[in-house]
Amino acid sequence: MSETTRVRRKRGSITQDEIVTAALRLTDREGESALTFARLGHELKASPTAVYRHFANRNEILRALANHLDGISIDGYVPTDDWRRDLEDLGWRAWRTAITHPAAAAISLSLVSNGANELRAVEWVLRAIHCAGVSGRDAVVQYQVYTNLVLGSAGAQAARLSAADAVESSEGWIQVYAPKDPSRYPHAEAVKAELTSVTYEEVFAKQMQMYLDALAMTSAGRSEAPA
Amino acid sequence: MSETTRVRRKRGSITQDEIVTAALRLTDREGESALTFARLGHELKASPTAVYRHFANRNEILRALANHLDGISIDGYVPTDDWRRDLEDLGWRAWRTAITHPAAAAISLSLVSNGANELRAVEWVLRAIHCAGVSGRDAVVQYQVYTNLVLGSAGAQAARLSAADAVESSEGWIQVYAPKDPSRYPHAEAVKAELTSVTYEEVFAKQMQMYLDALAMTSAGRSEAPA
DNA sequence: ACCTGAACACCGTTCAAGT
DNA sequence: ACCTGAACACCGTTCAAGT
Repeated sequence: MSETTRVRRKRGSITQDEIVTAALRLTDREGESALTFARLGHELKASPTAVYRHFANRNEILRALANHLDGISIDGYVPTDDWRRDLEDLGWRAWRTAITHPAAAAISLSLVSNGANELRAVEWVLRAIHCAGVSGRDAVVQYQVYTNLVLGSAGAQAARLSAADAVESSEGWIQVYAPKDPSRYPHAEAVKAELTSVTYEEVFAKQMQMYLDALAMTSAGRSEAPA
Repeated sequence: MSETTRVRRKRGSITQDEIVTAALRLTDREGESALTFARLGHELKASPTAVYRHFANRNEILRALANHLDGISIDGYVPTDDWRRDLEDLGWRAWRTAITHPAAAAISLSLVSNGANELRAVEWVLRAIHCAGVSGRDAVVQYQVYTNLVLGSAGAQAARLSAADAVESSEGWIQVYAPKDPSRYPHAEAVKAELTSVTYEEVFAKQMQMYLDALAMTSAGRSEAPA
């Protein structure tokens, strides 16, 4: 923490890419709440307001961050002939990105970025669905179902991890709705013991398999057999 | 807009319930960003800081709001012998609440409220899953899958509607991806025409049916036949 | 015991002024 | 053309003072 000799940054020295990279570094290190113009400016060694030359507002930064995460997810992905493997692969890529960058994913994953990487991912999902023998209107519906599933699960997991990083969980305050009467909730009670042994990753795996099974049924008889 | 004669509110005249109700009114009327202490205080005809006597912080208000929405969803629900009908019913109840109160749902639905209504909903979902012939560890996993699906879809829809209320852009359906090089995205291009004819409600319906089919398969042979 | 007003340390955003 | 500093209208939260 030495005193920094603040130099004026040359014009054109700040790019959208540099800002997004700084935003990811910031959120990875210090969580969701660290993504402010002030701290972004400090991270870039520039004035907070300089960012406004490159993004219209905070939401545009979030959308660019979403697209950046999409890029991390699909980096190195190559489509194959096996639609089932492809959809599973793409899903786990999103999951891994979400748990690697939970804070960034939590604040940006639910946004439609309209970015190039998102478009690429959309294309690949539609390709896999086409390979599964679903086309036209049904393909659009299946694309949406798949996206809901993957982004919903990965986003929820990111939110959980990000929240766990951030809060100390406020004890000492009135737990208004305590489980006062466990006998009224027999099924919840019966299953209580198993709760700790189930992981969200396992749930995601199961959810993915159920979806892929159902999709295979939808296109039953038409799906091309793997070589 | 006459000048109000501000009277000091009597002690004990503000309750958690009144605050949550005011919060819902506020977000329904003016969107997500309206949920501030200042406007909450104004809505309650009280000082903004009075709310702190009843909630530790803003997040606790959001959790109470989530529980309130849970209450709206399950109001009047009665479990039946038909697990499939029950899970479908509970899912659509959540969906309807989300589209009726999009702003409130968008900011609170992803939170675990730990409230009484949430606990009741959990119990009923577990009950239905039990009726479907799934128990123990598998029941916990299936509960999570179902919750992921319903809250993910309803929450995403709420966020879309809430954002659409706030900004002017975005037509009914999928955002137009910058079509700079359509030939590189043949599957997206091929399916473009169908986009406008598919609604998110239809996607949710499909997703629900796929899940229920898959769950029925999981418990195949063991499910009790409806009378 | 509960409600209020002033104060604090932040926010996103705007804009005239620098270089 | 791009970066900066000051200013504006807000935030959530704290706390001593009222009743």
